[in-house]
Amino acid sequence: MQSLVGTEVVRPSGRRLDSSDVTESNNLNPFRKLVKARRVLERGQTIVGGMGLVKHFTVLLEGVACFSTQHSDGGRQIHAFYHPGDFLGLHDSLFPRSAEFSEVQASTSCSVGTIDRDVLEREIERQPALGRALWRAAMTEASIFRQRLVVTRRPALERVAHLLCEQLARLEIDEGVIPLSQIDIADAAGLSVVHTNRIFQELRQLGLLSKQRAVEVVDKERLQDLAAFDRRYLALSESLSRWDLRIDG
Amino acid sequence: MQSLVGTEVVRPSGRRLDSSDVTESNNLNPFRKLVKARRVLERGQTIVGGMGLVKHFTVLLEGVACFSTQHSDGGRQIHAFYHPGDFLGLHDSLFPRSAEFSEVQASTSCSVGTIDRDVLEREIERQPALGRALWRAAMTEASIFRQRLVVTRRPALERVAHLLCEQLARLEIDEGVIPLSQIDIADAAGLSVVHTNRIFQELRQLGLLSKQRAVEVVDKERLQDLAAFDRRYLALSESLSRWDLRIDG
DNA sequence: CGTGCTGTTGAGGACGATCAATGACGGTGG
DNA sequence: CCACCGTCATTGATCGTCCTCAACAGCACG
Repeated sequence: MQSLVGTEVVRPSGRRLDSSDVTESNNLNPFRKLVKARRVLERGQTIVGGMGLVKHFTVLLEGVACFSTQHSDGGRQIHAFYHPGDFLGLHDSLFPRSAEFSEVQASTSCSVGTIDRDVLEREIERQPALGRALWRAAMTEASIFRQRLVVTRRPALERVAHLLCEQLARLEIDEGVIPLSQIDIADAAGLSVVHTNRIFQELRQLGLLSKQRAVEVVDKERLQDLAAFDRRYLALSESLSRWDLRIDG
Repeated sequence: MQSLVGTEVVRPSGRRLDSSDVTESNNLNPFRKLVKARRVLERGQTIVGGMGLVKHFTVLLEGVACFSTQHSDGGRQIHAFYHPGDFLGLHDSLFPRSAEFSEVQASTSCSVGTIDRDVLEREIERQPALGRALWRAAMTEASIFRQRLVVTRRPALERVAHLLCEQLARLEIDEGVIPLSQIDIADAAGLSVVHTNRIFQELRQLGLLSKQRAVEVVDKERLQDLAAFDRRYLALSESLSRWDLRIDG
């Protein structure tokens, strides 16, 4: 894979990895040539803040980012994680809402690219499939939201397990290190960091995670059983995308 | 308002109301002439079950319906309530996923109409604005999901208050009876019925709800304060009026 | 008048939050 | 190379919200 940026990317575990470590999603390819500016951000930095219509879209090239809103009590709620190839803040770009303070921030060091809105629109006109891909991405996001609603009712152990399964699925790996901190997992699962930690110990005791400091899945099968994970909600049928819609706003 | 069906609709409170009691949403109009069959259903009945691509869409004409999934433990999770003018199961129609068992069921007695899929698609071809309106509706649904994710982290009192605010907004009323049972509210808020009941008593004590058996809001302002409710996420007024929805055929 | 659904009340218990402190690890600067 | 520092992980103790079980009351309808 061709390196998109020259900078190293650092995992939260502290080990370094260069861009060749990151699996580039196929869906990134159609957009890559449209990417204009590139930026590198450190963990914690805001990538897309505020909301509303913007004149460009942002695509994640390397690393992991998260879509979060700040609670009034200071807590952070993570709605979804993004991986290379994902559009960042797509949902809000298409459908601005200014309820709470929401933002996309870097969970690991990441590099992002931007695509001008009008460039993208022109390209979509030439290649309707691009537009479909965008819509599909937005709806996948919605599907993830809804799934989280279901999972949130379940006890913490299954909740965390499900979250990990989702990450495995989206990273397209069968086992190995998930480049997230327990803090991120906690904020995404809606649990305190302390309790999340105890859940992790339980998962390790069950032989589903390694004893390493990093979040490392060793037994994907049993993890999925525990979480009652059904990856189908991530893969949306293309059926209805036949209603090509222009991104007009 | 012209009555669409001849049958009476019964509120859960037991009081009868005919269709003239129900405010028909404006957004129903563009689709109305496409409606073919009409059905009347009682509380608890399944309106749209299972999932996948169907050959027709269902529109709610009267009453309140809810979009729910069944939990393995028997519990029910309500994702959203539908009101007259809403498409039922739109999200799943457009993007079939077969994770858990999801369905749309009647929360009160309702009447629904159906629109043939190919009729709708033809009409959309003639009036692209209709298609945009549909997408918009699907995204509003997604926005409601996401908002619920945020609200779910808050304590039960605010959670229930927020839910009530949302219903007021969607019913487009400033106060009065919300045609839902405490059971429905509980399943939507993710709380036990018992605890929900105690929350209701608290809300009544605070003077936000009436002491009636029915769910009746008396002080919308303070309720919204308590819930930190910001209706913008519903994208109500703008959403559909922003596109020209008129059909001149 | 029963029958059924919804709402109400009480008691006990579990899950997870919070507070507080310590340990582990890598990065940084002397 | 070592000492310091920040972030993340871990542990113990306590507390509160909310769940569960169980029973009963109110209301609508047959």
